[in-house]
Amino acid sequence: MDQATALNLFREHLKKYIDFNEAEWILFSQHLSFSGLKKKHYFATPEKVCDKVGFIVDGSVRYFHIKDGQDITGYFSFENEFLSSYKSYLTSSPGYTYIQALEDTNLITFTRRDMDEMLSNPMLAYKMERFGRLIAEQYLCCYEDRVVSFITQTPEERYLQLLTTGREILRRMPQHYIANYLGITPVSLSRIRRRVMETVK
Amino acid sequence: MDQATALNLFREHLKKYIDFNEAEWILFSQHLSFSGLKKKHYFATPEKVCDKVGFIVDGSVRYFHIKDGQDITGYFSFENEFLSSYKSYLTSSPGYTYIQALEDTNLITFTRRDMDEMLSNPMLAYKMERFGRLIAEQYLCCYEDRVVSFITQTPEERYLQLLTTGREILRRMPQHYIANYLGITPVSLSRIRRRVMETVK
DNA sequence: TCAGAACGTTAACAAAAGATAAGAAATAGA
DNA sequence: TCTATTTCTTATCTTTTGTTAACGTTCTGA
Repeated sequence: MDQATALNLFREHLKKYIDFNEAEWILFSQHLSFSGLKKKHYFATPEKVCDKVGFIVDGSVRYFHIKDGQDITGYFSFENEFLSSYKSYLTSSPGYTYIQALEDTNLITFTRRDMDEMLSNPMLAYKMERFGRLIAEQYLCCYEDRVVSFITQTPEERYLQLLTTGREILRRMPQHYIANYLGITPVSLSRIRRRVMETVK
Repeated sequence: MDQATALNLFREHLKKYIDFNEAEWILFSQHLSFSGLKKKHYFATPEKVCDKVGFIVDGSVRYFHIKDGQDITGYFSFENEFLSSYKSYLTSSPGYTYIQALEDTNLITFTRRDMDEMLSNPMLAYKMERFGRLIAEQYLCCYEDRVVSFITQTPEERYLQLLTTGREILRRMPQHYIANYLGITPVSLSRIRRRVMETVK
């Protein structure tokens, strides 16, 4: 995957949100970087502020936290999705999230500084505000669903829902990561799976 | 509380996000409505699309869901906070959230249609995009914290954290609502409280 | 003011989840 | 290919939560 291809993929994806004209795209793309992240390397760690947002051209990452020495997976991102320790990025304060490549991953990134510059540039400001709004709103919807599921559903129900809506996660992620994502331990998920299997029989 | 006072409070609050000049404020405020919501009345119900966003000038509301005939509280909003069944508003699709006034509440509201008109009005578009972005980003941060707490903390730990960060909720909300908010049953919260009390002794 | 509703605690029991450990199977990497 | 690691399951035991019901208290609305 070369940089030009990656940029084209990114530009294509952005059409869902924003329609840049040529002049705008040139300005915008000057602030973009193309970078690779080797498997098991980190996009963000809690020690420092996450000062950038990435777009996954190719590959996948997981978000996790460390609690009492234990690694707890909270989320995943795949191709054609953005990634960031979002709160850390927005507030410019250290987060509590590790973001790690699960395979060799190619990214388009821009820093908070880039974004601030674009937001201050009259040629881009309007579209970047809109871009930021639409991205934030989209993630807000995901988060809303997730919070509601923790409040109204049992772990088993969350797993059953994942079976219908989470194909990508189920297909590509090891089960103990999925367990954490559902808010339970791997052992517990294994039991739930057996219960579900026996019910289906 | 009269309309002029409410509008001034709202304008004051908005300064945290946006600085409107006089002309802009006149245009913007034309799209605002002032309304009262009597205790126990609904701001939103799942049967229909939530087509508006409100700002609480005075009062409080709770968000809840109904599952198997049971009412499960998911969130609260107080004075100087926005309220909406956000995903329903953003996607113009029916939600699964009831929003109910816990006391007589005064609101400033604007509809999705109002917002769309403002976003299409060149005189306001830029500031409204920015406004929408900043609001969405702020709520995103809250949601991120909430999701992380469900994944990394036990119910007891979530309660202990609420003791330090959730004064307003603890002071004003009945305990069975708080229990749902923490993802557990009222009976379980009562037990946790006893455990915590005995540990402190 | 007064009856009914809402609220918080407790008890008893069932169901589920956490912790730990062991073992089998799959996978990765040298 | 072969070994070490990761992954998943299962078992056992402990802890926690859910469920239901009862009881006293506090609120609330007519």
